[in-house]
Amino acid sequence: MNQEIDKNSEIEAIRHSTAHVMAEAVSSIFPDAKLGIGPAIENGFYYDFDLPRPLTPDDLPAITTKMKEIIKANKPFIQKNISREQALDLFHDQPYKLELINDIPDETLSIYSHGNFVDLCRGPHLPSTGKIKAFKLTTIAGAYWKGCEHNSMLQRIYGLAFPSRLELEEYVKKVEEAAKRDHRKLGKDLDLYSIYDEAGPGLVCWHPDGAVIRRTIEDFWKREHDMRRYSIIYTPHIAKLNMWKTSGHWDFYRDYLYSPMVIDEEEYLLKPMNCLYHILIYNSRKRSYRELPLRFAELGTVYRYEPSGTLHGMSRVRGFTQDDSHIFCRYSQLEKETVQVLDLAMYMINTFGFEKYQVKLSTRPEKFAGSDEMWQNATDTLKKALEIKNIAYEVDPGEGVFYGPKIDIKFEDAMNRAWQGPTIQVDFNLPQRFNVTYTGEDGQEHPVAMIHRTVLGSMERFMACITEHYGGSFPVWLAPVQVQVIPVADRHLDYAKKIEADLRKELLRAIVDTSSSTVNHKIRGAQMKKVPCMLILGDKEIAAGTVSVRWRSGEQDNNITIDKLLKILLDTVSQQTS
RNA sequence: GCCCACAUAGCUCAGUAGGUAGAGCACGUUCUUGGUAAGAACGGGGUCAUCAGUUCGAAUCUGAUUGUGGGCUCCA
Repeated sequence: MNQEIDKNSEIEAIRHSTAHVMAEAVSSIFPDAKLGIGPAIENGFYYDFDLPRPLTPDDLPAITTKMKEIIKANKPFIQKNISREQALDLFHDQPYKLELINDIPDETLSIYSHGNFVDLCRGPHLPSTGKIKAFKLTTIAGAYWKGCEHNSMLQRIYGLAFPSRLELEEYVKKVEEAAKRDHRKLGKDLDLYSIYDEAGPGLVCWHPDGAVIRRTIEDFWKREHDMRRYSIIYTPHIAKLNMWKTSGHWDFYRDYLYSPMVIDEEEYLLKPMNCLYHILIYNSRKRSYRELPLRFAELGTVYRYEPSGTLHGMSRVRGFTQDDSHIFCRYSQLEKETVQVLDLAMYMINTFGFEKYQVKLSTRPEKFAGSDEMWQNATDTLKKALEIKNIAYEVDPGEGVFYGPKIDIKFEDAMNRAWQGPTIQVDFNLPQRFNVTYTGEDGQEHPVAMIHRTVLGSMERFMACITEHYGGSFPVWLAPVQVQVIPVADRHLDYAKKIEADLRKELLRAIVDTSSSTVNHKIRGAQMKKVPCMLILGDKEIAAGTVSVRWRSGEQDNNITIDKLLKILLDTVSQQTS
């Protein structure tokens, strides 16, 4: 354990030291460079600079060369403690460093130098620059000073740094592997979806094969919700602006809303959320405590304005369909409902093969709706629910939304990248604004407890996620084409079509390759489309009345009967396995 | 939205001293009827993102716009 900590801090020192070396290299090329900060990060480091001209990728080789010289010179890193005045004097022409110094309360400040280069720094560092064994500058990017969009934009250079060349190469390979799984690339290769310049950025069109996957997920989702006594509803895409003024969305989320449209002299808004319609349905008549909890669920399509720079394939878009639900219950039922939502959430993400996840409980922020007591009770209830489900979680203090505490679940995909998954939010605000109540045993109206929750997030983002998670090799139950039927020659077409029909009768997605190419070529085509099951049918199979199977993995099951194949496939589909 | 880069055929990409576009794959036709990851020939297909400008002449140079990518910020 201690060794692990030592190793981590050593790697951190390597990365941080490399950042200093890069800062010296950049300073020597641009004597007027103003330095921002340069920390170690996962896999490497970055350093922010204010430079007289924009950097281009062509600048990186020169910086790299300079860095190699500095490393070769093997300059020792020397730490010194200096007084505040000395520091202010030392960095008098480095405005960003001065700002940092002024942010530090201590009277004694730590600096590190190697050769003539000095930086304000807590350390630790390597003994000398020569200890840096493997680094690679990767990208240049803009970054706001202190990460605040109102500050000036600095130029950031990102780099990788590892203890050895081998580890660096391994990491580079891993990044290449991730690029192969990028849902934008696979989305094109597998013909799953597209976004059109003509139509607008962030607006996704689902192609037939992508739509099959989505529909399969939706069917699964609906079945699960039916079983768990949710009521699935449908609501319109626009509603009067006034409704969003009442809810507070118009004030709080204006930046994310599209401009209102005028219909019959009345302003309407494209809906950014489904909750208000769900409240309308709840409020359509008086509700008794006897019918609670009411769980309204909808695959609801919403539209939000997202800044152009944040759009990303299918995972960050402007129109998307949430797997949304609003649960209306009594406060005494909150715990049980939360437990049930957690149960559903865990079941769904496990079904898609996600095993690792992190759970966060976000508590009251500075600005909030409701009372202290409501927050305290609801937060405790969420905690209790997590404990009942035996789910490890971290508390994220002050990170709750203004209207209530929430649970966020992030899960890791096959490449160990985290995706935002299920969220469960308690809402104190909307029930109050829309007077959402129920009649209790006492005949009095009581405020309802309202939970917003999604499990998959949005169909678009979830599709991006599973595409990358499976690397495009979707498990049989999700695969757009489950079986590619490959006749060896034209005379085997009739048999191939009969087999296709047998599979279709069982709702298996089978397609005959009727092209006149060779068997090899047909197999290659199916392999590239990542079709899980290929049937090769020729004279032998017709004579025996069987099929020969080539699985996507390359494994073979020759000469099996159609009944046996059906059983294998239908079992795989119903078990939702690969 | 901000910083930087990029934008050529459906896809992946060539095309630098500015002289009206090319490959592979895919697609179509024909030949081939093949046994587990590319059979062959021929063919169709591009106002080189859009709009201006410089020039006798622009895919190529300049500017603007749109879109995309990597970041920042943000987020389902």
